[in-house]
Amino acid sequence: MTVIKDRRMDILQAALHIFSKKGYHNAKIEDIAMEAGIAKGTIYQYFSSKQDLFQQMFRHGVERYGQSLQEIATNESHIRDKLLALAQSHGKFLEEHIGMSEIMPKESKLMSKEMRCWVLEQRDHAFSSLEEMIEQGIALGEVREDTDKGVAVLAIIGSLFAYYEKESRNKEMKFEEISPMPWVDFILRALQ
Amino acid sequence: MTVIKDRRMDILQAALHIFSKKGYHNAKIEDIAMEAGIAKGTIYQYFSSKQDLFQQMFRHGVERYGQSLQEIATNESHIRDKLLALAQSHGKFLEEHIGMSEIMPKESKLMSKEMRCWVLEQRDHAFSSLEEMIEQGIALGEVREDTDKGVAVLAIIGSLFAYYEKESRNKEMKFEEISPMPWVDFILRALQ
DNA sequence: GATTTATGACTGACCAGTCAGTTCAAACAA
DNA sequence: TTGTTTGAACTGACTGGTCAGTCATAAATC
Repeated sequence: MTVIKDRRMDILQAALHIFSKKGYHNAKIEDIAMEAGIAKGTIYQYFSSKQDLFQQMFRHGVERYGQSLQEIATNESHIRDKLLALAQSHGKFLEEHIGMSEIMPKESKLMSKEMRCWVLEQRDHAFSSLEEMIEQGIALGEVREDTDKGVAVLAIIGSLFAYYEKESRNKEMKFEEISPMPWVDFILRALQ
Repeated sequence: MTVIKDRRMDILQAALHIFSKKGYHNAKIEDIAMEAGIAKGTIYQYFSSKQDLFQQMFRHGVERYGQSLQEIATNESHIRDKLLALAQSHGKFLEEHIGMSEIMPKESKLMSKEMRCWVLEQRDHAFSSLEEMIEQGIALGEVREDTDKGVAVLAIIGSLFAYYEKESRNKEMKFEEISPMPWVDFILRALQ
C-alpha cells in the first residue's frame, strides 16, 4: 500500500481548514503552507495566487455540496425521508467543512465574474433539484398541490441553515449530532 | 434653519456605505473619510481604530433592526399582518443598509468578545419577541397549538433572509418593491 | 547529471495609525 | 467695531509593520 501524496489536494485541504478558521484576509499563505507541511513557494507551483487558491477551494466545496443535494432530492424516497437526508447531509457537510458557510465570499474582489456566475448557476441547479423534489412530492400526493415551489425551496434552504447554526451555537454539539426532526416536522407542515 | 453637522453620524453613515460595498478589509479608512467629506485623521478623533468604527457602525445597525422587529412582533395585530410588516420592515432595512447583512462579521478578529456576546443577546431578544408573537397567535387561535416555537422562529428568520436575497438577485428590483406575499403565505401554512 | 520540484530569504506594495502643523470660530481686549 | 488670542477640530504626509508573490539555490527524482 503506497501512499501517493497529492500535493494539490493537501494544499486544498489545508486552505479549507485555514480559510475557514481565519477568514480570507487573516489567513496567511504561510499558515496554509505550514498546515500542508510544505514551504510557501510550493503553493505557487499549484496555484497562481492566493485568490486562485481560494476560488479553487471554494469551487471544490460547492461542487460536493451540490452533488449530494442533487442525489438526495432526486432519489425515489418519500418527501419526509428526503428532508431528513438533506438535513443530515447538511450536518455532515458542516462537520467536514466547518466554517465553509462562514466564508461565503461576499467581497467582490475575491471572486472573478466567471466564478460568481458559476456559483449562481450551481445554486440554480440546486434549486431546480429541490423544486423537482417538491413536484415529485405533489405527484405522490405528499405535498399540497398549490404549493409555491420557488418560495418553498427558499424557505427550506434558508431555514435549514438558520436551524443548524442556532442549534450548534446553543448546544455544545457536533453538527452531525443535531437532531433534524424538529426542522423536518416544521417544513412538512408547510408542505402538507 | 441651521444645519448642524454631526461628524460622528456622518462617519458612521459613510462607514456603513463603504464597508457594505467593499467589505471590511478592502475598505480603506481614507475611502470612508472621503465619503464623509473629511480627512483621514479626523476619523481618529471619533473612533479609536478601524475595528472600533466597524463595531460601532454594526451595533448601530443591529439596534435599529432589533427595535423595529420588536415593535412589530409585540403589537396588537393579527399574525398575518405581523408577518407582512416584518417582511416590509426587512425590505426597508435592506434598502437603507444595503449590504449590511453581507458583512455580518464572522471573523473573530473583527469582534471583541463583549461585542460578540452583545450580538448574541440581541439575537436572543429578537427571537423572544418572535416567540411571543407565535404565542399570541396561538392565544388568538390563529396558530396551531402544537407549533414548535423555537423552530418556527428560526424558519421565519432564515427563510425571510433567503427570500429577499433571491428575489432581489433575480428581479432587478428595489428591496422595498419586492412583494412579501408569497413568503407570508408559505409561512402561514406552516403555522396554521 | 539533467530535469523536475521544493525552499525560504527577500522585495515592494499597501495601509492603519500618528502627529506636527493649519484653520477658524468664538472669547476677549482695545 | 476692529484687532488679537486661544484651543479644539481638522489635515495629510509620513512611518512601521505586514504579507503576497518572486527567484536564486537546494533537494529530490529519474
